[in-house]
Amino acid sequence: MSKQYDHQEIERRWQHLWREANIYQAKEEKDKPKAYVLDMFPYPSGEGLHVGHPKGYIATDVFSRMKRMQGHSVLHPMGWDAFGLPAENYAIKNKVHPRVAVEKNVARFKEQLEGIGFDYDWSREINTTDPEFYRWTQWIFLKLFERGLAYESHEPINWCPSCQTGLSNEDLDDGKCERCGSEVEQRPMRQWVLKITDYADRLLEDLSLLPKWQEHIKESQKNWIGRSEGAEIDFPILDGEEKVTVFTTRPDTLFGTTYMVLAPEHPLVQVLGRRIKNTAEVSAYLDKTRKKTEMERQENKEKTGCVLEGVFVVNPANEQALPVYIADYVLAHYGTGAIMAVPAHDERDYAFAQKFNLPIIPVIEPILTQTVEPGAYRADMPLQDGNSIIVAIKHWSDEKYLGLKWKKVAWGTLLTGSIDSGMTAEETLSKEIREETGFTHFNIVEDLGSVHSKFFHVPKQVNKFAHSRVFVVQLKDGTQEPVSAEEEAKHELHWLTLDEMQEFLTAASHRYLLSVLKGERLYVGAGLLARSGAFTGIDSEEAKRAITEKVAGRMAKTYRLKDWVFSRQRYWGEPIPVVHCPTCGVVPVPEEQLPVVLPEVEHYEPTGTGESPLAAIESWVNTVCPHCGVAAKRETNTMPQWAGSSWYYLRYADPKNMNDLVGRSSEAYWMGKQGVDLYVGGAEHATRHLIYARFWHKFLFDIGVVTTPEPFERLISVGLIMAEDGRKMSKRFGNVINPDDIVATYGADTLRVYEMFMGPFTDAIAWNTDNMIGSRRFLERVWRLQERLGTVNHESVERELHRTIKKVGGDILEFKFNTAISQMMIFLNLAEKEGIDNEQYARFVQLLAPFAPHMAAEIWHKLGNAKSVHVSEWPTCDEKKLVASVVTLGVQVDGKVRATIELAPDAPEAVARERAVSAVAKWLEGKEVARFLYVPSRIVSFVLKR
RNA sequence: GCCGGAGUGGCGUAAUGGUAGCCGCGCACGACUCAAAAUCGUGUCUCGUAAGGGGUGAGGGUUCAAGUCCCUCCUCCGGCACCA
Repeated sequence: MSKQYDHQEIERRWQHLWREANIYQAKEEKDKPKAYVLDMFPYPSGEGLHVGHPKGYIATDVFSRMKRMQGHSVLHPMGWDAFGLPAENYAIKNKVHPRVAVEKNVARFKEQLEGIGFDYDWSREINTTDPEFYRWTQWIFLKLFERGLAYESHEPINWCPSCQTGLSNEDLDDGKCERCGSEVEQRPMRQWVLKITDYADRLLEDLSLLPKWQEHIKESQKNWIGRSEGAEIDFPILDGEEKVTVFTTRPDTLFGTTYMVLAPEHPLVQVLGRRIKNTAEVSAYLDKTRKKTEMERQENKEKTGCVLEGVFVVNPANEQALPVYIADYVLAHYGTGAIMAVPAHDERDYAFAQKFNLPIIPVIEPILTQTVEPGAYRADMPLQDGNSIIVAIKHWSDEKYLGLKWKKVAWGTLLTGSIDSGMTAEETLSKEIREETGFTHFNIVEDLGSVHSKFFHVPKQVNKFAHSRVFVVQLKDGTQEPVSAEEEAKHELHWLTLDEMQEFLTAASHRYLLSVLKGERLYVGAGLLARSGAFTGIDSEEAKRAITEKVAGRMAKTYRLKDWVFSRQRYWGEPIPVVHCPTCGVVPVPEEQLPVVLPEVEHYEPTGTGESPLAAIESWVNTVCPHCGVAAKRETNTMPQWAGSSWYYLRYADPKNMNDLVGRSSEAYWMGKQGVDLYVGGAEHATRHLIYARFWHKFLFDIGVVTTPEPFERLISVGLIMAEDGRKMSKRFGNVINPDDIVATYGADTLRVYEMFMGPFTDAIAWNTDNMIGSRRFLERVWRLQERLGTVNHESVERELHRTIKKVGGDILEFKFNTAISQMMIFLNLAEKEGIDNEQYARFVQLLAPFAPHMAAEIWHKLGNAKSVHVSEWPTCDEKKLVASVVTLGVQVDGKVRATIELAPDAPEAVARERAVSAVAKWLEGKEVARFLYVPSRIVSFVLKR
């Protein structure tokens, strides 16, 4: 009789044995395929782990354990990301040195992780704050500097007044400091910046090399990089030497430019100083915008601005002089900080033009495509061009328009008609109104230009590209002549208000006209050019390049992504390895002098002066120039938290190498052709860590350190575990569940199985201790099965076991752990019912081993195996054994399942039909079968004649 | 506003276009027990006594057959957003 399942004893013992036997050590075995399985290494905070943290680690653990059993050489390492603000702020608050705090927190994290039974190779443990590690972080910086990719800048940057340091754009959350929530200020200061924008195109385009990344992560990165393609166009200043360059994505609308706007910070505003006549007004506006924070500018979208009196620019397309405004809806740090305003085709310019009473000149005639039936445009059919008119006929006294309801097709339209050759639009209009409506007294009150529409003309059965002149006509009175019978048969007439029209009109082009009738003169889509000189009539897409060339502009790209502000005015980070020499300027520290070790200090609180606390340590700051030998000062800024994590995964491949960041052969072995095989972590890193790491990796690729274009072949983000109350787990809410308590009470194996069984891995799901007990019960039943092992190998059990082998193996690869466990439960249910022999049990325990490694090790051992289950060979599935001798399938009559029958999986159709007919005889009685379908092992279906 | 993802029992969820609700939780009843817990068994979408009907966010469509494919719309989650 086996003992009761004592998880504490079993787990403690096996964790000890694993450590002793060193079974998880990663080895470069050339004859085996490698599997580099990586977790995003944790930031060891003072709070310790909660049950949400290990979820991703458990998943990689399950994955790596299976890979090992399947004969892979596995690298599954762990380490600590321990530089940066959180650790430093924690240290300041608790009045301990950051180094001491980090040591303590790491010890605590490691103890917690060890209790969960992970297969980490601790001999490869790394820590970003270890000088032997960060010498290479500094080395990468030197290489970046050498290539001109690290530079000093004095531009205004985000400054957090509470953390007292500059921050990168990536460190902001909604315009606030991501760490402490303080409103950030723009502050000019000396800083180090990395030229990530040089890599923007590759970072964007190489996303296509990552088919195994989740779509939403790639989308986030695309949005973050925010490339937009357009043109730069120069506008000379009237009677001046200067010119203003604008960036626009719509050079095709150049002829519609009616004014220009400069960002208030645009340098030209100062340059033009003397020529501006309304100086007082302008400086008042500049003052006002300067006081607004970035947040206020974003929140308050009401347009403000101020004209620069006496300053005009010349539109290079048509030589027209245009007024120049400054307005804060134009941002200094995007594009060129200046825009050509085309109010007819840009929402913001439109709003500004309305407010400041500026002209609106439409130069794009919309092309509208009918997408819904009836009359949806058929992309596969030839298009027939035609000229026509569309007329909105206004009632002589009511605020109503005439709608035509078509009789042969479900269309609601305004009055339309083709323009026959030799006729003008106006003549056609008169003719059509008389013929189709009978009204005789009317005036044309407005000419709304043209629209172009692609649709399928149902009555005529042709795919049309209609070019329509659009008019508004008002009837003088209701005088009406009779309409011909032929016309009468086509449609009926309805007087409708604009709101009723909204419901009534079915044609896309007519619905668009409704907004025009309501006074909206804004169109932002594509179309054909109008009022554009030689370009009139061509397609807007085509016109972009043509117009840009004509005015000697340049096709250009702009990015939302900014260069990476890389210096922090704080103590706890990697010192930036350069020296400031009075004669040589900025001199990099020679490689052989690395690492530049962070000195011990008494006071490491931030100074707030834009200098880091390092500046106060004279013995450290004062040095000699490596170049000329005169007295010089060290750089006192440190690197941001994200530095170490941008390359750490490479160090695991060769953590003890004293000569290189990573040795060539180790890099080649572990990174292989596609990099890290599997990378798992939080989705919150989509736009920071994962962009930075890809950037550094590409740089290291360029200088020959790594051989893969991308670092991570497959990326999966963990779904959060919420607290039982559905909120985020947080000390603040007092709803944190500590894994130590779960491990002590229910066992690490239960925690592991439950976290994998909760639901789909990438979904956010609330913790539920009741549900977890189901996982504990499952393990207890597996445990008790030891006592009930028989000698008979049942066919049904064997078949289910093979199914389970297949399902578990496949599901682990696809990260569908919940269904893998579900299948093991199904197998267990059957095994308990039918009975199971030793050998079947052993194979089942192997499948369980990645999920519940301690219990599996114990049972495997008790079954008499000397070698650990975790280095045993993964069971194989025999496809032939998956097939059952009979299958149950449903019998449908007219789509409804009326009975089920049992059949051999390969039963011939005649047999199936005979069996099915008798099963559903009741439903077939007196009916004739129109169609019979039989899909073996799936369905039998009768379709009755009616 | 643009882009991405998702809506299924009381709950977490499952379903290569082929018997919707597998597996688990909870609940009900039963067995064991003096009793309870634990364990085991049976049941558990919904209306209906039943036969049968309805049912996967809403409405349409394709199909012999739709949770799954297509169209329109609603709701929720995530990214970007005065980005020219």
